[in-house]
Amino acid sequence: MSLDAGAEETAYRRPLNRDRVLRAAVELADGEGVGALTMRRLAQSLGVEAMSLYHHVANKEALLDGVIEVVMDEVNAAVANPEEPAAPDDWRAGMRVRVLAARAVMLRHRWAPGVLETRTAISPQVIAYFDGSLGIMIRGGFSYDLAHHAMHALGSRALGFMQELFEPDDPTAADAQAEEMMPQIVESFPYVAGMMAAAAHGTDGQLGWCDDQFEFEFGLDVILDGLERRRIARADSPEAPAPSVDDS
Amino acid sequence: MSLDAGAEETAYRRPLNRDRVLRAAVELADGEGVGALTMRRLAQSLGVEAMSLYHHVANKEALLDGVIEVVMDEVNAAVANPEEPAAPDDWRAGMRVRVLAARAVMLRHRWAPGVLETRTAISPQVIAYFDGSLGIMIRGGFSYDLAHHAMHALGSRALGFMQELFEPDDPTAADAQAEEMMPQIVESFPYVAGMMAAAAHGTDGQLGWCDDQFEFEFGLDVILDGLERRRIARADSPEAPAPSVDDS
DNA sequence: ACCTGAACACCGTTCAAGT
DNA sequence: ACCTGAACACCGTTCAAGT
Repeated sequence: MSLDAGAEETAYRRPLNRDRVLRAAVELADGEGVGALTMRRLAQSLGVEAMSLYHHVANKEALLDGVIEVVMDEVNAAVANPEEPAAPDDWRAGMRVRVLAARAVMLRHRWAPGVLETRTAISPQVIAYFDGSLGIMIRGGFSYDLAHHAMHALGSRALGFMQELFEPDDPTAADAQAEEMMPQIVESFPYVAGMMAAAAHGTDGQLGWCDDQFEFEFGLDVILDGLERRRIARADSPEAPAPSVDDS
Repeated sequence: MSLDAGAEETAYRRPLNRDRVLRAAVELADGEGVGALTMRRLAQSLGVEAMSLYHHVANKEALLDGVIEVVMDEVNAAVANPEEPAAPDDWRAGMRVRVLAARAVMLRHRWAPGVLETRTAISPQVIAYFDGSLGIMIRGGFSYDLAHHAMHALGSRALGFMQELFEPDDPTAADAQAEEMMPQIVESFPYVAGMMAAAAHGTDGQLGWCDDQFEFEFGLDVILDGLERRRIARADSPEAPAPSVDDS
């Protein structure tokens, strides 16, 4: 009602900056999904016009680069102090806790992997993360060449996620679809039918039997084992410590 | 000029159907990228109005489901007759040729993996592909349980692709970016710097040293090896043939 | 320096209307 | 049964204008 009323909406408001924009963007994506992360809706959540955002990020792509920066900062903080640190020469245990710590962050921002995979430029935060992973392997007796291949072999798993094919957004709808397809599966796809029958023991018999965390760790261990065999086979790092091949 | 002139544009034109729509969509994505695959532009390429498409596909999502069907038909045709068939009990060789055949198709449709990963429902074509993969493993001595885990461990690699983090659309721009970051990398990220230095031998010293095909096969073999060890370790399939552990 | 309103060139999609 | 035109509710972004 007074002159101050209008001022409260502008002068009293904290000024916008890149950091506030990015934090609001992460919050919006966490709360309402990446689909809701539009310039207009983000501006709205900040009580500002869409065009104001362009003073702090160059465009939508730069905004997405920025939210990945925020998430990767979180990942790097999480892996800096693992709950159970591994022995310095036990590269497998070191990689395992590192990857699973990164995974925990990604599970808090389930939209992040999808955005990360659309990034076209590599950020310092991601390089920092990779540097830590490489360090674990090099100190564990890898050649730089093998460590390089190892990072490719791990792929996005190195960052704690795996793009699952056909991740149903509605599990019950997916179950219904599986139910509907069952006759065709039994008739035409014997191995899939057999696998589903075998997997149904102890579960409710529906398709949604996969334990994502178990499958992630299984795949991770398969790769780490395969890499360990190659590390030993090559032995192109003379000062490498004696390998400890006990499965954890 | 005559009455027939107008007729040529409508009556003489082959009628639209789902198949023609999907084929045109694949062609458009191949030629101009998925970004160009909009209802309006697809209609234009068919000489028709955008709204006409809705008589043959329910909506954009159904269109994307459809183009994946087309691509997966191609994959299934490619893996049906591999160039060098493996011995029936050599599951590793069988999976290897299968995956690499699928990969050849994906390389012809580089946009397909990205679309595939956004699908929410699983199609019969994909089930058919997985059934073939499972068959190779089951006949090779896998339990259904292990075969299930194996498919998860392979992930999208089972279909011949791997979502690389930071796939530069413009390699020379990526090199320029790497060049620019080099001082910071050398100062702050010793292992990345070491890896780049080691990798620069024999190459032009730029970042773009990765041989995608080599890295794909390396990662694939790492996983297949790790799976073979688990197949032997479990040995929960009594009639399993004697394992052949020679590295190919 | 920072923010705004109107406008532009795109999307996917609905609806009533044509043949 | 199949196709169309106009319209609606969204996008990201440009530009000239405000303070």
